[in-house]
Amino acid sequence: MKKNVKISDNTIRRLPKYLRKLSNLQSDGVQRISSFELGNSLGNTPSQIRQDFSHFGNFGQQGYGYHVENLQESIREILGLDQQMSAILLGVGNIGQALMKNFDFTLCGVQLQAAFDIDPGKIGNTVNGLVVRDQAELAAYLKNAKPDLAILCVPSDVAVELAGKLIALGIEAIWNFTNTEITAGDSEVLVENLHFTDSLLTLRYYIAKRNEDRVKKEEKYLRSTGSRPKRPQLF
Amino acid sequence: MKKNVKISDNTIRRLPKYLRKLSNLQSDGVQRISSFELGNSLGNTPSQIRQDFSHFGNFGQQGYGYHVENLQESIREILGLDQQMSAILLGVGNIGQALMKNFDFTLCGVQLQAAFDIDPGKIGNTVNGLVVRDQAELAAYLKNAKPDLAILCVPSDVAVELAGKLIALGIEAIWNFTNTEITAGDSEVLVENLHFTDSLLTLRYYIAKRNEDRVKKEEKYLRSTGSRPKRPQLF
DNA sequence: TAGATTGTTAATCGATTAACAATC
DNA sequence: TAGATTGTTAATCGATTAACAATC
Repeated sequence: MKKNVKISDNTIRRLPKYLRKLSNLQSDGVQRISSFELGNSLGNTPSQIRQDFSHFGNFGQQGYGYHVENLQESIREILGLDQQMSAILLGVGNIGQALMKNFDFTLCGVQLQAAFDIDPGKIGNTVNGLVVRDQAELAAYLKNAKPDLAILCVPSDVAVELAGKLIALGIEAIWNFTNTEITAGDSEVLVENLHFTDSLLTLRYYIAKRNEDRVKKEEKYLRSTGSRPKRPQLF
Repeated sequence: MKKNVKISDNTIRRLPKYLRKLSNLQSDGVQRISSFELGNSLGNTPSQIRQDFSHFGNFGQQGYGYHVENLQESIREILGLDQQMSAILLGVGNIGQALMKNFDFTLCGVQLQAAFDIDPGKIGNTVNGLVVRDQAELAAYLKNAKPDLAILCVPSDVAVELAGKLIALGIEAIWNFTNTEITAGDSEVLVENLHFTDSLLTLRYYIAKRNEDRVKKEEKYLRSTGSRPKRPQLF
């Protein structure tokens, strides 16, 4: 185990992926796995996997590999999943409701404490067992409860303002679903942005690029043979 | 402009962020910006920004910087936003509905063509102007329409199976919202996974780590001075 | 014991940053 | 013209991969 070496964000972001895979393996009754097999099934090199783990401890055994259940438990510990965290949700629109109704907070060790909105038509409604509160009560609420994180699901145009208010009220971590970049400035507040748009635009780029490459390839073929290549007829 | 150099995924994933910022700048009436200013406001170095752009062309002007509107237009072109793409959505649950009702597909140059579900209670319903179709008609539908991408919003346990079916039916790009990893195998199919869980677990890790660091810091302080440090009273 | 596979150190590769000539 | 800032090349830094001794 390496000490005093900064662990890269890349490594941290691979941990949930490992955990997901290990959980599936365990469900399938697999008891042991080597870094070679794990890497193979996830598209990582065995070296990378062993490097990643080595930052946190010695979880494997020479000649054997890793015990799936134990390794899973270790990663859960690294991610802090042995501790429960609490959260509040701001903005009970579609995405907010989708999270409240569908997202498995328990799986992530998070307890959703409260949800807020400013729409009188929503305030007082119950969504998945949680009564929607008036956002005007936010400051009063935070005087008593100290949630570990705030989930931001409000419309983009009010996101920055509300984030600032939340930080001023003592919130120290924000999970941001709005299409607006939230930054912590020079504070210790942690922000995780989940930009749907960025994700889709990235995918679009690669689609457009693949299509271009195909056209180029076809043109090249056409120039050299004088006929178009046959395409498999899938549709 | 560099030619024949593979452009890294890191660079591609920064482009939407740049675009977002430029769009905001334009709204604010800003006409020109230097790589220095742009980097400053986004947390990137000027070098990185110039490097990123240099893969695609010469968008700036010495002594001036970048024309906000032109640069925005150039990035939109790089991302292929000048072409329209079409999509279908699978699974009209909460997250599916949230996307249909709230997500700005137009902004991303995507037209949502159709939505499918298997629930008879949902089939035939209209969501944001789109009639929910029976998933049983999927194959027939894809015989005529050839959407550029499929948006996967079905429950985790059927995600892999449906993804396989979509690929068999000729779908070549998948935007995956399920908590299950979708892989393209060795096909040319492009998959963009948007794992809410991974994002939250990453945030959780950093929260837990910060809390730990604070405890350590406080203990160190306690050992050296014999008294606890004063904490700002925010709540 | 022999084979397998770890954890770690060293080598390589790639991405970021720095520097600077070109030029608006 | 002088100052500013690009685009690009070179230097640095960090992350990934390879190699291998340790050991189960």
